[in-house]
Amino acid sequence: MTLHRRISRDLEDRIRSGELRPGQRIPTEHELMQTYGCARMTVNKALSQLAGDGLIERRKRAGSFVRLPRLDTPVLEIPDIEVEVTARGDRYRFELLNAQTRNDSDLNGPTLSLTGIHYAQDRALAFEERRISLTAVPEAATADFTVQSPGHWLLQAVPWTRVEHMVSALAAPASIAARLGVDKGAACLVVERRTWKDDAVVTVVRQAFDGTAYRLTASFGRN
Amino acid sequence: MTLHRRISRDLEDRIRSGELRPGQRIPTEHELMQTYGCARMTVNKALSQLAGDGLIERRKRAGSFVRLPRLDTPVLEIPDIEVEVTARGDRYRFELLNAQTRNDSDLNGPTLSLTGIHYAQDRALAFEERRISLTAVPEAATADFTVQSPGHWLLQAVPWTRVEHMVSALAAPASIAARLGVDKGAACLVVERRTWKDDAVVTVVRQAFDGTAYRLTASFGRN
DNA sequence: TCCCAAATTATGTCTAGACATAATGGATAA
DNA sequence: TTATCCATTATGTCTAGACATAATTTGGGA
Repeated sequence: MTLHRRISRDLEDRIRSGELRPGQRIPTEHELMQTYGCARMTVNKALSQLAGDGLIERRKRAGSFVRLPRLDTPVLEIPDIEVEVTARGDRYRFELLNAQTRNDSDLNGPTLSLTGIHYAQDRALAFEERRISLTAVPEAATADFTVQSPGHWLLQAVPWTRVEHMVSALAAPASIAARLGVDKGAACLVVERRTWKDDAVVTVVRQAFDGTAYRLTASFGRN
Repeated sequence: MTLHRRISRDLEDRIRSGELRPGQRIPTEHELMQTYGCARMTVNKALSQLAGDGLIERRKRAGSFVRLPRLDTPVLEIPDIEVEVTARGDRYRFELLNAQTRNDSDLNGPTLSLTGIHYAQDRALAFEERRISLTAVPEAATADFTVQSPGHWLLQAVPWTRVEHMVSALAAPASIAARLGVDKGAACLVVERRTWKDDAVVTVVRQAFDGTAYRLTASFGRN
């Protein structure tokens, strides 16, 4: 591994682990070149890399700062329903229907299995089935998901490294229609998402949205 | 504008304009440092930037080459239905239902308005309504969309710089249901996409997919 | 003729400087 | 007290070298 790569990896790890928190200042180029005993250009390359990836923000005279969890990047990266609902000024609530731990071959190991409903202004927005690997996130066993939604909690608690989405449309079966308070056969937008940290699956979630009330957006390219 | 930025912009323009074609070799660092009269590190920074953005590929001893249109990046960038269908070994066909030119305030200027159906193995997969700005893409007026789908043609013909997606679910109204050969009220996955080249909208498209036959995928993060 | 070794070439990384730029914060003047 | 100027500081860009690395080409020997 090259030196500038090692520097940026070290910093990325410290950011993802939470040691360096959003908004916090990271060491200056001069401090880092002393820490690693290298030239400034090498440190500069590492920091430019992190800035390009959106992990840090660089401000002249002020220093380099850990960026807030990217909200301006493609929404499809990880939609946080709680944040989205409250951002548009609506009242948010998550209702936990069921929680149990069991073994899951898919996440190979003990798994917390949850179902629940996301409400916006007391109207059901999405029905969620989620599995969380207790191997990858042991803290999940003691978290209280009646207070905050599992998705919101996970985003704050776990530094993920990879996400995979599948988006499809589904005619609501009776079980989901009842949960969402829509007619049986109504169009639902279904998002299935797997989230990894390094090589371990952290969580697998399937969310069915009321098709008339929700849509995903994503944009790519500069500007 | 800084020098390394200017170098990478110049090269990006030559790639997007088609002067430098995929697979073709671009000037070496030494040639570029002579062209721009600067140090190698400056050229190197520009080329590293382009490589990071996936526009070129760098091979030791061989040189730097224009990359093929990104197929390994998030699928959601721009799904080319024709490529997707043929990639899984199915027979693809596009049926042009209607084509007319008119003025469109949304794309401010003369616009080619198209509707058509994408078939996979002679089964309707998607109903498409598309508008193409003839200001941005005058060649579209003479293209033959009974031979290839407009989406496929545009991807090859126009160097886009920005895309915006909206994905939603819809219960098929009679007009769409008939086109797709599904029941009225069946769940459809609707993708609306706006594509820009610089500040000009190139095309706006709305595609309704048979929800049982299609889904979008996207992945983010390393590896 | 075929295979291996050496020379060549282009990129990859790094250094130790330089000057530029922007923002901050304190000192000075109105 | 308030406004303005200036020094400080951290990043931004650039240079002219250096050695490393990987892959191709070439030349020679079996």
